Amino acid sequence: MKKELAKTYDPKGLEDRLYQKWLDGGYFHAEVNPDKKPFTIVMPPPNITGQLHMGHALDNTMQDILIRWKRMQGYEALWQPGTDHAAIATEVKVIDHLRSQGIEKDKIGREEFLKHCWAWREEYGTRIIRQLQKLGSSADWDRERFTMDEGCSDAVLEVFQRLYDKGYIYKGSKIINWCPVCQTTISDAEVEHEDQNGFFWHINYPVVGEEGRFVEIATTRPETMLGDTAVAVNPNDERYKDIVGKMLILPLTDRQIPVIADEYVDMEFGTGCVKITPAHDPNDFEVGKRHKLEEINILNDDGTMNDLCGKYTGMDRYDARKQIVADLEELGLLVKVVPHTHAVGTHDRCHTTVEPMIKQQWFVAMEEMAKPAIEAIKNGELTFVPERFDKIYLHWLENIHDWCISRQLWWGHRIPAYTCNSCKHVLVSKKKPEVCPDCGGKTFEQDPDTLDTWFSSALWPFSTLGWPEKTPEMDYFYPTDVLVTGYDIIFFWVIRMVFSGYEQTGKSPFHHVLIHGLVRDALGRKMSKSLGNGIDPLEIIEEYGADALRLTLMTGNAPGNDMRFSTDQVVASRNFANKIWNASRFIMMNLPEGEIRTPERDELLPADRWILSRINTVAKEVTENLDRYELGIAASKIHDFLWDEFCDWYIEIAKLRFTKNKDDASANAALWTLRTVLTEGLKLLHPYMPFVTEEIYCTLLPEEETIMTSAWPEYRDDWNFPEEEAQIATLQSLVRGIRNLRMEMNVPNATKTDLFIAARDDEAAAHFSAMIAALPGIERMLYAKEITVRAGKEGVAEDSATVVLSDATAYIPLDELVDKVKEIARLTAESAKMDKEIARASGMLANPNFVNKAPAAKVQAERDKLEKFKAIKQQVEEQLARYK
RNA sequence: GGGGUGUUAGCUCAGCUGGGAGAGCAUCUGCCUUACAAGCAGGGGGUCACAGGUUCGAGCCCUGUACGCCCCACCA
Repeated sequence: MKKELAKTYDPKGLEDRLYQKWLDGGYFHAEVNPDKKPFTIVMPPPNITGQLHMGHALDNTMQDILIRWKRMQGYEALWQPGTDHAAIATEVKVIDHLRSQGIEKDKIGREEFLKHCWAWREEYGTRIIRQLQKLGSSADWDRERFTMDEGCSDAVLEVFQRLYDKGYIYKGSKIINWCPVCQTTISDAEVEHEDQNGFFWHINYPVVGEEGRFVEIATTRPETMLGDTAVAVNPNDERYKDIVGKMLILPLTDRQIPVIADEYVDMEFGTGCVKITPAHDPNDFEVGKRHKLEEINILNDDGTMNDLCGKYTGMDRYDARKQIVADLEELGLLVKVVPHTHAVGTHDRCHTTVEPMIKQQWFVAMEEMAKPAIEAIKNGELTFVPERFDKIYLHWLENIHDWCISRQLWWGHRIPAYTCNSCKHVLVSKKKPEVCPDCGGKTFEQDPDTLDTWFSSALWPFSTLGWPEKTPEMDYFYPTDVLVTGYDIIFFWVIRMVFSGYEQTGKSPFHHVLIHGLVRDALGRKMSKSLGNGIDPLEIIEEYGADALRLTLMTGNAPGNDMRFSTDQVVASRNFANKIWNASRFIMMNLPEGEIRTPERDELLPADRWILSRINTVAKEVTENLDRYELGIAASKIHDFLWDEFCDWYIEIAKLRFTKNKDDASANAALWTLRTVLTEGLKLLHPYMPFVTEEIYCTLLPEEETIMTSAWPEYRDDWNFPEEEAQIATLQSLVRGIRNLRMEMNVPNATKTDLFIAARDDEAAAHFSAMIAALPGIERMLYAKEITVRAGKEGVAEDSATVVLSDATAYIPLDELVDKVKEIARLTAESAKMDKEIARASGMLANPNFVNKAPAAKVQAERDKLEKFKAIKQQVEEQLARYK
């Protein structure tokens, strides 16, 4: 029974239905299969707090295209999905949520709070997955994982233990980044530097015992002076040589601090005297270590001044700053205030100014682990697409600091470190220890902190495959093939996966990293909640379909570059889907009820051979493009082929052969070719537009279950027809020429004319005759009543318009419609154009350097062109002579 | 301060290893030609930011300049 497509293309109706069909069919599922080669992508796990945004849509579309393509190529293609617990992001959301119900985190306690977090995960963890499914993502949902599920948590504990035993994880008191609002440490990667307009406050510190003598320091943060433990000058600074070693009175306190000499001080900058606050500045911390200075913490965790701050105790850091400046001014110690912009570190999540503080935290030593990750790029085991991201990656790794991994949060993997209650010995262990090896104590207190959320995502490529267990999946699917992600996440995630992969598995977790840019709004702005300029992918899908959204995201932008999103493009993509829909509908309307006979090779007419040859080439090129991750180029090639060549030319030519008679060999060949090329074209398009292609494919070939598992088109020698490609190119020139003429002369479509083709010689005449004969019904496309082909111009009507081809001139007798003056002008212009072309080509060929140095093929191509232009020129001139 | 990247048609952007400038949208003209007006046919529109250099040949490679954006960074 012949199936039919709905009359109009309506993505809304079919996408959900087809997605369910795919789920039911288990097509997304991958299994260890020794008979096939594996191809693996791990999905960057979206946060359980997340809502699908354009970034997800782009990222997942790219992965889905690669996975669908490889699956069709016969790989066992695993797209490993899952979600991320997103420690701080989720904790903040849950806190807000609870607060709206009048519940405070601290009041309910850790266990109760975690229950709420898990409830949150239950409620929202699947939301983002459902949204990814709307996009058509063919991930193996049977294998969906969560960074805090049992297996992933085990991997986290295992890695922690291993790194601790190796000495790579250590607890230490160092200066870290503290977010006073989130009340937790954050890693260097989470600090964003923002240029802020501030001031340079110049302050006089009196020299002890020298009445009236001061040292003038300049600071952007006067409030930190309460924690000063020295003032530093450069040892080579002549201005201050005599003062090094002397003591200063620290204003507003009862302390005295020394003047020290340290190379760190830049003589050119500020006054050349720097106040040193080891507890609140990373540089000062280092200086302090060198000079064994006291570290005085002056801040509480919430950013207020602590009880060492005298009258300022309890004040917010910024209020204290104002008050201190006012007090200094009153004391006459404020020299001047100079406007100054400087970079301020802020927390990337809440944009609070980060406070450097000294705290006991857990760190991962990075130096050794960075080495193989650096080497991986240099020896090509790991490559970025585009390559330029190598530099960003290397620069970060080569300047890496130890990674602060402990967070003062509750939602996350709790640090597996246990302190013996009797002897205070610290044990690191995956399970709570039972007996203290030192003192035999039996009670332990687990470290209250949790791990940076990226600690678990760093293990994602192998923890999801069952590591640390030895699973068949690990053997088969790991290392994964390609990681797809945005450039904004290289530091957070990509780097950490790579060094974790090398450290734990001895291998890079993936071979390639395909980097994409940000999706911006139509004005080029970053889409953000606060700006309210975000475009919701789900709304776009609702209105135009996921296929249209996917194609839009894949076209018109280069790898790694940001793109602007505009609905105009989506409309264009939707129109393309519609075009394919209608073309398919037309083809199906004309297909016979029964089987189509596969035509013998010699039954294929030039047009059939041409389009087969073309799709053959396109399939080859598209595959090459995909191999190089050039998804956008591949997309436009498929688009252009299907629309401009298949629809606009082949269908038009082919339909002339079966409009009257569907039973002859020519009609059969046309219909077979239509169906064949459409089928292959749908396959090429399928990774980009999975839904519309599936619907058409299964309607066209009712015995087929799905296009998803059909074979990807491969280049085949028996579909290579260069001669027919040239023939159809000639036909296209002729048709275009005639259309132009008629347009210029306002000839109505209904007016048919005779057409004389005056070939250059007998050979060319024979060639044209054969071509016309092999294009049954072509006269309709040429608006011709009758077509005459002969060598030479004998018998051609005087009042004819002409289309000049390289080895023939087509004459269209239009009688009174022909305006000779206009025709002469047109031909004169054509002649002049040819003169230019001839001059260019012959100029090149006259250049011995070109002829000798350029590749032979290029030289030959120029010669061919020159010959062609000369032929056209000659015929144009002949025609002009006839008119005159 | 260092690095990256962009400047191509009115707009948004492609242009894969250097070999006669492209797409979509917009615009203009003519078409409801029974698959498609979400369409068909045709047209106009670009000294590829600027200045040098390499090359037989440069939008593409090199150097510099201007403007824009991004990332990194311990001049307080």
